[in-house]
Amino acid sequence: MKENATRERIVQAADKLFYERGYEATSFADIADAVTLSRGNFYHHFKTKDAILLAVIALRKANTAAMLDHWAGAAHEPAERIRSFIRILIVNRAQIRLYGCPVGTLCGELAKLGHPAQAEASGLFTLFRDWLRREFVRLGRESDADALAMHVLARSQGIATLASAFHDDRFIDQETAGLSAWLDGLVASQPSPSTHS
Amino acid sequence: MKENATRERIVQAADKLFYERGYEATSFADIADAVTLSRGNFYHHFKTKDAILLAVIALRKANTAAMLDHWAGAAHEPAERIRSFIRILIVNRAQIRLYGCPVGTLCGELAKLGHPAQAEASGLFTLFRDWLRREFVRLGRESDADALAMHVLARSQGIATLASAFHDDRFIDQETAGLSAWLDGLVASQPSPSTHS
DNA sequence: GTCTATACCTGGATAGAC
DNA sequence: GTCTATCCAGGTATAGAC
Repeated sequence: MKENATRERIVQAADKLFYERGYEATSFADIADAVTLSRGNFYHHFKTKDAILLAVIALRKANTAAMLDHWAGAAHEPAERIRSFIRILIVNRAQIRLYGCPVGTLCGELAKLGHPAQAEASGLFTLFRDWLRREFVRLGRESDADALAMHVLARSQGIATLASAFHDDRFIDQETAGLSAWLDGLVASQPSPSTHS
Repeated sequence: MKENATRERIVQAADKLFYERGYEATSFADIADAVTLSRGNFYHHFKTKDAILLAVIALRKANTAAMLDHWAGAAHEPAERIRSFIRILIVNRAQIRLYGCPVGTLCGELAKLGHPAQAEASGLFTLFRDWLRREFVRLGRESDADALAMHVLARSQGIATLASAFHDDRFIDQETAGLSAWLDGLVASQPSPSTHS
């Protein structure tokens, strides 16, 4: 049990550091320091750095799935659920301003490294994509639900990238408002959205 | 003169490597190998890695300015010029699919590293932003020209990020079409666009 | 202006005592 | 399960011969 607790502390510290500094720029020593653990002991829990990365991605997937479930529980209407997604940009604006989107920046870094965990990381996007697609289907957009989901994902990624590049979080409010308005227009144009879950 | 030629070859090789592998992941040895130069000789041209980064950013700025001038020369109508910007996503789709946008990914990496050249790098975005803003002003959108410029930039960044994460360039065609349609709608809603340059 | 050689450091990873 | 000590590869940077 104690073993699991230490392992979890390592993964959480790595999650934070990978987000704030990037995967490659984070050393074993950095993570070990963050959880006040010796470098040697570290290898008792994780053999390689790649193993830590996979554990971090798994943690993020679990957290993401829980968040999506929470949103679905908090709102029944598909448009309101999609708005929950858009709102994460605002809720996390302080972090995004500094480090961008955790998913987008990780995927970008792994792509350049040619890292084998690329597919695992983009699976994080897939969680959001599939969830959004389902809500667009419920909105009555069966035919283009996936394209709409990707559109929302892309817009949010662009917002995060520019907010970080310009260190400007007022821009986040501006653009999320535009994205919300786009969604309103979409809903208004739908004659009779299906409301069954 | 020979000195300048070697220097330029170094900067061009670094430009390519920083894009494809990232700044931190690219070593002096990588760049030296690419231009078949000894490591020692390398320092005759650049004292530090940061100096190379600044030279690469300066090169990109010059190339960007030349490209923007070219677009302005090739089309007079503001909407057509803005479409030239949107088209780079399609023209460079093979690269974007693999490595994302050179500007967005560099800014993202430098932000996480807390690198002093962050402002220099985001200046690349500013070149596009100011150029687009001017074209939106010419379209008659003085009041929100900057917001529109940032909107176009954000959309294109999102497209690049997701195309890279999913290694999907069909998505680029899909989303750029949507962005072009948005621009068409904007132009159509303008009663009398100013056409003086 | 170009090379070789090398100093110095950091980071990933292992061995083995406690 | 935790620690210290250590190895080795690779990266930045310098010195100095040619």
